[in-house]
Amino acid sequence: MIGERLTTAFFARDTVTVARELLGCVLVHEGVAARIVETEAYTEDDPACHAYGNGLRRLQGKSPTGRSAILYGPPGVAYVYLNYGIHWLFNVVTEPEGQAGAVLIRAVEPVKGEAIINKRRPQARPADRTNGPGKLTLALGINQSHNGRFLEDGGLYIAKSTAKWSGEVVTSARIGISKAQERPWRFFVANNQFVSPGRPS
DNA sequence: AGAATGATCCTCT
DNA sequence: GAGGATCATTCTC
Repeated sequence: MIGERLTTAFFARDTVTVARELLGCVLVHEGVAARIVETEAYTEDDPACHAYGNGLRRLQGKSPTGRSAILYGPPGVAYVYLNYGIHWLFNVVTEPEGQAGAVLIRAVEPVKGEAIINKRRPQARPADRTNGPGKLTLALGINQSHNGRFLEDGGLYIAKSTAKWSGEVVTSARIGISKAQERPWRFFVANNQFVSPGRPS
């Protein structure tokens, strides 16, 4: 089930390509493993991306600042940030170092450690435990302490799946953003109950 | 220094 | 379907 761990080289590529290829891979942390079924791509020239402002700064010869500076660093590190003051959202930094980009993990399907997930989200129905970006971080125990950590050699990582897996990949606009809504950079597995219920506006 | 903003989720109606 | 929770970052004065 849990196969070879993805290395930094996997993430040091085009963000949209990484977002698509992450579907079907397995996110692992502390005895819990879950198959990725929904992702979104964010790039430096994308107004919806946190690094967009830093992209403008860089054109003036200044170095990136703030929380999104990490998006310019080496690929394959976790970018975890607090959203709406409530939820931790988990991303993976992409593109070669010096170029910004990230893939948001929006939904996963538990394959191992479901008892732990059940303990962390006791009141939620099984299908509602990991079908959203804020829910999966809670279910897997991902938080601010993972921000900036390398997935290649850390306790939190993504692995290839050894199980036969054939899902139809569907594309749509991204969820919950107000800018660049025309970019079809959300990828998810068709007819999977763990995909988030959100729909592009 | 103060205000606005958001890659969401849960609890009602 | 609507609204509140809650806070780091970013924008505006």
